[in-house]
Amino acid sequence: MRSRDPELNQQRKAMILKAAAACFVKQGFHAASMKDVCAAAGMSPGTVYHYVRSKTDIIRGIIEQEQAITADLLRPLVDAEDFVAAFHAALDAIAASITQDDLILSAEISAETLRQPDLQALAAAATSEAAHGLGLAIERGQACGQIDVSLVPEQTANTLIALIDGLLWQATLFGAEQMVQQLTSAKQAVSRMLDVPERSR
Amino acid sequence: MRSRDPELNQQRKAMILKAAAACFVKQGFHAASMKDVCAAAGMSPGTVYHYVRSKTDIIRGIIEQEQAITADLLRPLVDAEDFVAAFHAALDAIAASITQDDLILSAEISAETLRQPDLQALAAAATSEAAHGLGLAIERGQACGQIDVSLVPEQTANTLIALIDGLLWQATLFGAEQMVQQLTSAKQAVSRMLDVPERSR
DNA sequence: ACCTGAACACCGTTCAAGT
DNA sequence: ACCTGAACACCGTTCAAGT
Repeated sequence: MRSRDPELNQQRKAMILKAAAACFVKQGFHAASMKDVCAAAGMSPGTVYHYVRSKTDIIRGIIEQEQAITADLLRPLVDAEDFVAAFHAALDAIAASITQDDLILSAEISAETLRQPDLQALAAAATSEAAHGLGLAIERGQACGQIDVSLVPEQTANTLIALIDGLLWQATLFGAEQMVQQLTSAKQAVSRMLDVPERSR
Repeated sequence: MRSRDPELNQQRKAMILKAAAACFVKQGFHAASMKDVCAAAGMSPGTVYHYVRSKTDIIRGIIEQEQAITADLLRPLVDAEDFVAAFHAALDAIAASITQDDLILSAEISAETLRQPDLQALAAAATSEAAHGLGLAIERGQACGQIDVSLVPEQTANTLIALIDGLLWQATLFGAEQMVQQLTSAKQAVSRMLDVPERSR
């Protein structure tokens, strides 16, 4: 496991993750065999297992990659001047950047998350962190008089995250295109949820 | 497959579904082997395959059972006098009746749904139907002057369903207990989303 | 028809052997 | 260290054989 050539190690592992992600999208996590992953990565089983502990370890690597992307999407919200507008923009950014393959892969990962306690802890921690960040942003919005002060920041953040997760699941079921249409209603919902009564006119 | 004794057939199949559900909750759909399911059902592999076409066919049976339960939960909404109050009550009912095992099982099923096109069609149809029913209920609420008329009924219904699905996923991640706490915020969100401005004050 | 359990093709992972 | 591929234990499903 310890490598003498850390660069090669990292490079090979990235190749394996990429090949595996493609296989998982095409066939699903369990239907894709390690033989398939090995073939896609152009390595023998032994070589793959030299860089990766197990099939689950591959999922762990992909989760870590996805978390970085999610963090990037949420970052602008934390120090936005106008939280609601920034949140609308984030929804648009998600809808614009997400592909059907991404949706399938992350659903596949969510499912596997349930089975591996350490993966579940990883996912729960990521969600908690996101909720905490969003909560801070909501507090700021309240301080600015933009968000209704009767809302509990962290719980409201969780509600918003639940909404996003649910929309993504619907996009997975019905296809990524329908999300664009659904977004109008979702944005309206977010505005009405958060805005102070005077502003909501 | 054709049975000479339909009653026995149905009884045995129900036994298999129940035993399988328990195994899937304990170990996950893919980690639970048919050998495990056979042992839990007290039958030999050949016998199980006499009543069930495949491992996936078991999932199909469980989905059909779950859809009946969901329909029961939504029914009161369609002809409720006060939609928002009825929706709050439905959220409470879901939170009260759901167990950690239910959550795990339905997440397990959702994941498998992605892999089998016919299962996905089944799930999509069920969601569409629920959205349609909710949409009608929202239209009625609008006609009564209880729900803001600027909301598009069916899209709003989809948004509400997305919110519920997201909350259930969070409950799966963080445990069923946290949902009770989260519910306060979720209900508040629903009220603010739907209520006409005069009422929301 | 209903049931059994051995048998088949295939899976994730390991490990002796090479370089 | 890095890589190979045969080998191991196990999987979902089938099927000849019993009743």
